[in-house]
Amino acid sequence: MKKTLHETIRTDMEAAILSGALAAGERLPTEADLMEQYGCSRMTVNKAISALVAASLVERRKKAGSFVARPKMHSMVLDIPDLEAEVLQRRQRYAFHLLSREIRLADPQKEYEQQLSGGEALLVLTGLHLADGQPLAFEERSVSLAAVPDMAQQGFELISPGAWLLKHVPWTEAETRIAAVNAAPEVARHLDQDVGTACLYIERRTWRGEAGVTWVRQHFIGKDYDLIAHFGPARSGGAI
Amino acid sequence: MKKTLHETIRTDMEAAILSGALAAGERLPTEADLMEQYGCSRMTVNKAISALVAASLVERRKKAGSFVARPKMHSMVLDIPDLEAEVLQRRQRYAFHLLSREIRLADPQKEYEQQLSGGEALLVLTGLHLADGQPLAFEERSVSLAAVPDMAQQGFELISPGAWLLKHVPWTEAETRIAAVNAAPEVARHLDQDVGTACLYIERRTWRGEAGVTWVRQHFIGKDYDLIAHFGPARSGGAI
DNA sequence: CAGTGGTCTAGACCACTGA
DNA sequence: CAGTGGTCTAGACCACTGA
Repeated sequence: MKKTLHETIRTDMEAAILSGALAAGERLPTEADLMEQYGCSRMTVNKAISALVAASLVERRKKAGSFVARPKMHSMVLDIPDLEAEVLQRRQRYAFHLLSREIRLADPQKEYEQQLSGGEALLVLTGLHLADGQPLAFEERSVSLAAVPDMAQQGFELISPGAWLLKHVPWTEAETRIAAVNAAPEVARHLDQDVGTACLYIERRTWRGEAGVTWVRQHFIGKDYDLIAHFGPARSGGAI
Repeated sequence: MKKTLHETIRTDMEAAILSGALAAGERLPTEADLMEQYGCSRMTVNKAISALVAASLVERRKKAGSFVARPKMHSMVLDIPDLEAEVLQRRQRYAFHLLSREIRLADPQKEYEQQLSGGEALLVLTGLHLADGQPLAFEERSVSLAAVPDMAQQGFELISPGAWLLKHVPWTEAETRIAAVNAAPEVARHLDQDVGTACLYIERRTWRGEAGVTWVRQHFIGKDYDLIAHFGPARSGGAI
């Protein structure tokens, strides 16, 4: 793998920072210094340092110079694994089992349904994600038919609603809430667990521009499922 | 707020993509087109489009051109709130209560302790995070004294171990596992909850370069705490 | 007020790859 | 094989801000 010049400069500086040779708060060489050191133009140096700024490893101050940033763990990158892929990776069979399906207007009592529907009908589904026939997660989902009219025709025998949406709808924004709850009787029954079993509860809303697309609640059996988040320079691609 | 030229081009393209005027898979104007359209040099266009590539909104293919990327929800940005700040925001008093403190060698039976210690002693702590005097989370932490020798002198009456580490140690990498568990008897007792109460379980390992810094397990009372993750163009700064 | 980074130009040569 | 993006140069003017 041949490295470009700005990558070389970038990784050299990165290595110096991660090894501690350049400690947090210390000043990097100026762009002029690096131009001379690498025998290149200023644009090339600038590109290298800009990448480090984008990665929050460096902060720049005019007149003063560029400095090693102190890492701030304000956020981490949360992997959102594809459920089917993850089950297959465990060498188990994956299946989605549709439990109920309904097309109806938004409940005026429920604020989130009003927001999602945009005045049109909702497709309301419940179902189970199965691994080797055993329940892994119970899912309750509402889909805006205003945003996704095609979804009314789907059967979801071969593909889960989530996977279908992923494939067919270009969303732009999503928000996920993660919590731990004791399984309520209905949830416990669907998951074939005792009432009160700890479940990882994931609630996600998805938008396309201003319009809501879908709103989903999932209960995962706590002992069978967890989430992983990372922080660090070994990040896996543009996490937006 | 005056926009620079490359920011103008970037936001123009971004708006076209998010509004749907440029749908997923469609081709953007070539760099030559944009040079003419904005009357600028190619470097400026390139910088604008490169930013969109970094944000995963655009993919480039040589000879073919630049295309609107289909969003892939492989990862989201998980907010890691500062516990003390969050408690204060609820208008409650925050406190950390140290339950135990021990300096000892790594247990040869426990792989993670071996990895963390680097052969040196560990500082092993347990404690409670309190909101208005009520337990919010039970924490078990091991700290590598090889990486953080100063920590042995701390009392943690005024500041929690996590906050102290955040302030004094420049780590570079972290990994967090998030799960739901039923409270074991010891955890339930510390949290003043019934045995079996659903807890959000967070386990985090932190490194500085190759050396482990700390390893922490936290049990949060499920009904009192949750986590939020985001995906979308309205991202909050360089999430690495 | 001088040194720093921020931005931009008008070129250049190149590698890749789809038509 | 021609059009695309990838990279780089050698300059330029500017805004900001710490000494």
